[in-house]
Amino acid sequence: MRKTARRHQQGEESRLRILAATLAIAAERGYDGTSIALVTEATGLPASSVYWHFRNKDELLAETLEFSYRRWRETAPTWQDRVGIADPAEEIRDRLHRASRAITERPEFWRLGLMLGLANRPKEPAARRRYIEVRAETRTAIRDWWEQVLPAGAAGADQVADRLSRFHLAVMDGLYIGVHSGRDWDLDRLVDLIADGVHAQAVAWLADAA
Amino acid sequence: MRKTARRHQQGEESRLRILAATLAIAAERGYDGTSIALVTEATGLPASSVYWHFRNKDELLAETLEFSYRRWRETAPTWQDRVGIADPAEEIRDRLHRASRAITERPEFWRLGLMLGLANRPKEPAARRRYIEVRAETRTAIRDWWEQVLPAGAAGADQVADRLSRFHLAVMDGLYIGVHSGRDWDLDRLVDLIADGVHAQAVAWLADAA
DNA sequence: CACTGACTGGAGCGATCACTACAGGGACGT
DNA sequence: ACGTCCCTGTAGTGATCGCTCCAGTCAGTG
Repeated sequence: MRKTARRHQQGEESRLRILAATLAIAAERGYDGTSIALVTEATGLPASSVYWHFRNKDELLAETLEFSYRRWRETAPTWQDRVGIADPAEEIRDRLHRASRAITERPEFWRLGLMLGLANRPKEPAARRRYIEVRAETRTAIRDWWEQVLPAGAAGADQVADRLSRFHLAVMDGLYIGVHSGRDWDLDRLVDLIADGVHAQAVAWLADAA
Repeated sequence: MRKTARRHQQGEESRLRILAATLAIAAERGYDGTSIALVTEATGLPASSVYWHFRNKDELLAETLEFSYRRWRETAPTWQDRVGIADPAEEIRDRLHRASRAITERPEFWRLGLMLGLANRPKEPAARRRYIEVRAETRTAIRDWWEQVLPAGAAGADQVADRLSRFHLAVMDGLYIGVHSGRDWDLDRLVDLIADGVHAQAVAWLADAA
């Protein structure tokens, strides 16, 4: 395994190995807990290779975040295409079930994101900035989806959709931490409950806006 | 300000200064982001003083967590004494409102706790272990409270109370992250909604157990 | 077969990390 | 007056941090 199978011109593979290893480490230990030494140890590649592929640690972690985000999106629902469900309550339930599945099946992105988002040093790392961007991007997608789900032409629908998207994200945060802090969760029923709660909130806010 | 007002025999005050400074730093930057140098800079005390009061960094952060927990409990509801509210739904709402107030008024404990809980290195720091204990302690208190709120003698009430306490905690986690990632929150109404959701879940689980 | 350009290997840089040794300094009891 | 004990100040320790330098290796190109 040492230096036998490693041939030349396989930079792309090395790059991926580095990203995957960094993701595994950073999703466990956070930004500061991730050291280049740990990455080189996990990949077998020397530090110089890491720095050939990435400018510095900050960029490595920013790209690692993007990498995990891309992988997460493969599992997560794309908010663009709606399933043809007539009943809004049902559609919301479907969405949240898919989201909860993505969180449980590919937890690294959400986990890393939470840690990057929580830690707040004075000079902000690019990785955290990138996460905030990605999160905002996701929220926009969720908001657009909500605007489609809400009855067309309702008064103040855009503002309601905005609030709902925020709430929606917070629910997923709570869901992640809850699910990953104990087994006994009955996740599907919980998601049903939450979905109905979100739906109720949507109705209430819409009534408010009118 | 330098060495003028600092008299002798004021070890206890120094200790508190160190704890407060460490809390402020650690709640912003997490375990690894907190360095002794930052603490000495913030307090004006040398490193040797820090190490006179605390055995090492790990113990410093463990005690800082306890310190913040104690301060948090001053604001948070004590789960022991119930207000004399007859309607369970109303009582749950009251509880969650108090909890959300504690989270918004003294966010350091919850914030630090989330970071300690998320970061997961192989050799576990005492601070994280201490947090897990404190969290378990809180959950036990919440569970006991639920057992009082649930109709006495209901079948499987203890198991339902256990699940509800877990859910309850997850809600508070999501609430924290949600509240601290944006302004436009209409917190009180949100808490009402969530409380009703929790209540609905309690009823459903109780029906299940029967 | 020489050359190029993409990568690797190893050695080592200064800075910062957690932590320590030790010499005081000042409020006390005696 | 003197010693004791609590705490501070200075000046370090070795280890690890992120990062760099640069020679060496090997596939592809002409």
